[in-house]
Amino acid sequence: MPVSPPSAAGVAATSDGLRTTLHDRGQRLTPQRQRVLQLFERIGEGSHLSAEEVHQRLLRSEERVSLATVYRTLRLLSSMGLLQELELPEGGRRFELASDAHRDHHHLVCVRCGHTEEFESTAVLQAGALAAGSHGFRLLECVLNVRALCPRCSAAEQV
Amino acid sequence: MPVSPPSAAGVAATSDGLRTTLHDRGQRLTPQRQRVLQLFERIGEGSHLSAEEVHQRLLRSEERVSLATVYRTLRLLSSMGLLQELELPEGGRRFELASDAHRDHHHLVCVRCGHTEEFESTAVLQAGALAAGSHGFRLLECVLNVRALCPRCSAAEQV
DNA sequence: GTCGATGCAAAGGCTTTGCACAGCC
DNA sequence: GGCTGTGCAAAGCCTTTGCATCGAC
Repeated sequence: MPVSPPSAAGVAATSDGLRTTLHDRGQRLTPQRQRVLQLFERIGEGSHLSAEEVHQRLLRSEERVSLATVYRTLRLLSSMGLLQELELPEGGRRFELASDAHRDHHHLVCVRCGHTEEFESTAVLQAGALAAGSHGFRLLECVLNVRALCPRCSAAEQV
Repeated sequence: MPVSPPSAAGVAATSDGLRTTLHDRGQRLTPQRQRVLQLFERIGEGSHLSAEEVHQRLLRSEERVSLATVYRTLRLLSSMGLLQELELPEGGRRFELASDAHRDHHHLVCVRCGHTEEFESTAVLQAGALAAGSHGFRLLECVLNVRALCPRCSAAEQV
């Protein structure tokens, strides 16, 4: 079974929970860290942002955070399990809100235009758990990336 | 060293096949391109190399290819379907020999030490095909990444 | 001989880091 | 008040690109 960081997301997402979680690590709750996390909460679970996009969006909402701090914060929140990094090489490193519902999500990516659909599949999770178990690994996360052509690009490819 | 199976990769992997495939695209067979592809054939299917590693290995075997050309060649061979890029964010971009046996392979990665096991699962492939079909996508490839802790690192984490 | 490919070095993204200052606890 | 975090700018990867030359066909 997956090692459930005991609903780290749900707990720490509140300012108090985040503060506590940080203090346990000898770290501090700063406005910048709150802004980054709140941005991800605001846009919802399915959205994938790059560091640059986080920076831009915070600028637009007049919550300036330097790009360096955005990078530092993304790394921090990921290491705390509040955010998770996507595994799509197309388009660079991206982050999304980690939640139990999205811990084991799957992506259907168009390799031509980059359009992404998300889906879930218990069959995949079972297969992942099985593989981990049979090698003695402790499962953390299970991500299926289906590389494909979306309907529009599929039509355009017909040569 | 393993003999290539009769597949798309297997055909083009021979010098003649590669030459023909290149000529169809108005491109040329050069010693550099042969060296890169032969390196991947030499090390076998399961091995993942970064551009820098390809460059270093070719240097060691006295088959000098400039790093820029290594990058260009990796991109070319990938676009031809002879190599494929891995999707593991840990450790940067890596390439491996593409073959039918490995087209839809899955990785079990230890997030702590980087140790990787490969496995296959028809259940995963079916789930991927199902997801692609239900969204009208044309499936290209299906890669499951299971992030986990290997037995050794799992034990070490208990501390 | 042509035109694509190579090597080199320089430029380009993206990400991290050193340092002085700010501000959380 | 001490010590962590921030902002800025500089430095560091990794990768791509411009250009003169080379060489496959």
